[in-house]
Amino acid sequence: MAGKTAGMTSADAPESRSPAPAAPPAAGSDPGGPRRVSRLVDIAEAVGVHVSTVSRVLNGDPAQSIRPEIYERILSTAQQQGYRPNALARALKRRRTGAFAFVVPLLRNPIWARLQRGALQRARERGYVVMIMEEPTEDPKPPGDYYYLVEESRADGLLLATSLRVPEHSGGGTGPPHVYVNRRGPDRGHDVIMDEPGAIRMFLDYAGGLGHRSFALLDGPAEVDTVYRRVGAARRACAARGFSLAVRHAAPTEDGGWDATTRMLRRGPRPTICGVGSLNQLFGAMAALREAGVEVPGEMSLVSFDDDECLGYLEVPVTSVSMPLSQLGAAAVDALIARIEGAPAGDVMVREPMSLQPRGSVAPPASARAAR
Amino acid sequence: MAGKTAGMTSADAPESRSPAPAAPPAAGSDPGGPRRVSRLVDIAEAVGVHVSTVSRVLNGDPAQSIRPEIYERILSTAQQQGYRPNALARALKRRRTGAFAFVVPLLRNPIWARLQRGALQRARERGYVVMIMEEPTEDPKPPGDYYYLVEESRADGLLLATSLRVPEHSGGGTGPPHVYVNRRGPDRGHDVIMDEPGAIRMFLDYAGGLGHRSFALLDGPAEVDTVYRRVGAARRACAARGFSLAVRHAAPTEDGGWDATTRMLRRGPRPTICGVGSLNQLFGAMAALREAGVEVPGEMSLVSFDDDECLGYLEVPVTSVSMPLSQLGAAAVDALIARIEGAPAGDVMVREPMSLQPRGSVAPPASARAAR
DNA sequence: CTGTTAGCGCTTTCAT
DNA sequence: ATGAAAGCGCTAACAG
Repeated sequence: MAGKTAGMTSADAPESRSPAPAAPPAAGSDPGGPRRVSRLVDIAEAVGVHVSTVSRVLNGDPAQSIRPEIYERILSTAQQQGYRPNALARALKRRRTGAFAFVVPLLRNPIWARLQRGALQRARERGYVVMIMEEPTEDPKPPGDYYYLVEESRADGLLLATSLRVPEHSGGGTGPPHVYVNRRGPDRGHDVIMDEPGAIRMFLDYAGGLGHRSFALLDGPAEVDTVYRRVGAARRACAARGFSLAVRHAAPTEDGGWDATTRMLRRGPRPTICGVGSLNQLFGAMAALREAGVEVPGEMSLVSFDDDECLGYLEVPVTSVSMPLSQLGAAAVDALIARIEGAPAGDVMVREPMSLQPRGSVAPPASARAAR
Repeated sequence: MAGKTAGMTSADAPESRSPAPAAPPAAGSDPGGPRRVSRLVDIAEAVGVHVSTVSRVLNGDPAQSIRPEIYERILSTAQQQGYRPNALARALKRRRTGAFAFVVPLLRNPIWARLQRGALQRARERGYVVMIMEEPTEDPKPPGDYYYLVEESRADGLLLATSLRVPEHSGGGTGPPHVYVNRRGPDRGHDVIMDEPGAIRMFLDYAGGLGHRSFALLDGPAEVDTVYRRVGAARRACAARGFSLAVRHAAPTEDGGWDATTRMLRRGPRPTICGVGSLNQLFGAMAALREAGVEVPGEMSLVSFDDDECLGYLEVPVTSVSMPLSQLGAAAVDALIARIEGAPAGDVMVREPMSLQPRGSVAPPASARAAR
């Protein structure tokens, strides 16, 4: 393989950790084969009891008391031998792995990291581990394509953040325990989502209060459920308030944002404020406005529906709606565990905490300023 | 839990997927218990052969040929029953799980996503799955804290991107199969890293060619190995070329970048060009320069050592050094598999493809422009 | 209180 | 060419 070199020369790594002279004796690969880990039977043998006794003690079986002396000996022997329960054997017997798989789309958007964090943390609290599986390509596979993870006993349940609103994603039947995270799946009662309509209302109320009446919403593809809900909510809310709304769907990338914004500026009456669905699109949108000589927020206000620390450091700091992402991740884990424990299906909506972060990218529209 | 609501009202989700009327009969939770997955013995029974025969056929055992008729029957029955091998039982028997754990730090930096992607893909090609484990806190735990994943048979090996250059991370002994990714670990012969000195040289050559002689390097904490290597290489290379160099370490965040830049502007002779170690710091640095009224690139040129699509869309597009991140991830997987297969230990350096992406944030220094 | 027994689902000699 | 048997390491009745 080109570009890879085994064995660096000292010129490559001259800032070595220690003054180590030529080849130290203890260097090189593992000594004498893989040191086998201690098993239950090893402890049993050492202590002179049966393995089931050891199992009971180590699992804190509350049934009856064990002779304290034995109890102590088992515990200390286990400790001393560095005993680790074999998760495979245990899972095989118990018929549960204690693991979830979290399937996330192949996107640069930082919201996934925050979502993951919330899920990881809650799972740990509840005694599960989460293995994150990233989609191998940009275009998500249907939910059923991940059922194998449970069917092969690699996980007890699925956290799916990849479902799309397309026909190919709808088959599949009931499937193993799963919830959809930040998306609504094809089957009912498994959705854990945030209050997108609420976010839209927060945006409209804030901007409306400043005098804006002509809105744009630049967002991802309509097949993405969050986008679909934001757009639907915006359409209804704008209609109800008598605001005009232009919706533009584009790829969730810098380039997509640039393109859509450029096209928007060429057409029809220019809105006074634009909501942007993703951080990457936002960068593109700002570049397009700059290039077109449209001042932000003077001629066009901007609001991001992704919150990120970097927004506060941009030339024009960008106002955003901050969503409860880690709470969503945690709620998804809770919902999945409930499903596994046999609770009836039911959708979950995480509403709080949600807030609008005013920064510098929103100003009253020119008309409102002139009227003063 | 506040902010969470089970059972959305139709007002919450009025844009329902289908015109579905009131409660369809097939809705709700799983019907009649978890449909048990087909096992080897189910197939054996159906076909009328022994399970070992089925196992051999399904594993494509090359030993002898099986009677074609049986062979076909087994295959089709397996297919029809939707047979899935139980990964637990298989792993227990084979003494290998076919899984790796990739431990990544809790950072917003997009490089981890790209690294992951490379590793995920290569692992898949080589028949492994990768479970990503994110550190629960900002401050990484020592490598030994993750050995349990192998000791408990949850994974066959570890990809560690969390080692720091601090005494607490050095203990541990040999440990299970593992490699350090984008970091050098405390134990020799397990490092898979990129050519940071090469990146530094690329930066210095480019800037030096434009006439810069006074450099700054703004980077993360010195305990991070990549930072340590970049700084060391920069010191040596600048000394060799007679360039001046000011190094500033700061938290790898927007705020860290802002702070360090602000302090740099207050002190001593101002460098004409600054390299920045992470994207987040870069945002902070640009904000600080803007606030101080220092023009980029007029009064200060800027180069990022993180490459990201958004750099091309900033007000001043930022020149960057693009590193082979996904190649690094793939190489780490290869190295880990080699280790597991008993290959001797040895460090790996991924050198290509590496390139400098010229955008708008570098110009010749004022002195060079005046001299013309 | 603790030992015996019987597997979880699969692979893998060893016979036949 | 296929079946029998023996476990991987652990848990969970059920006996004693």
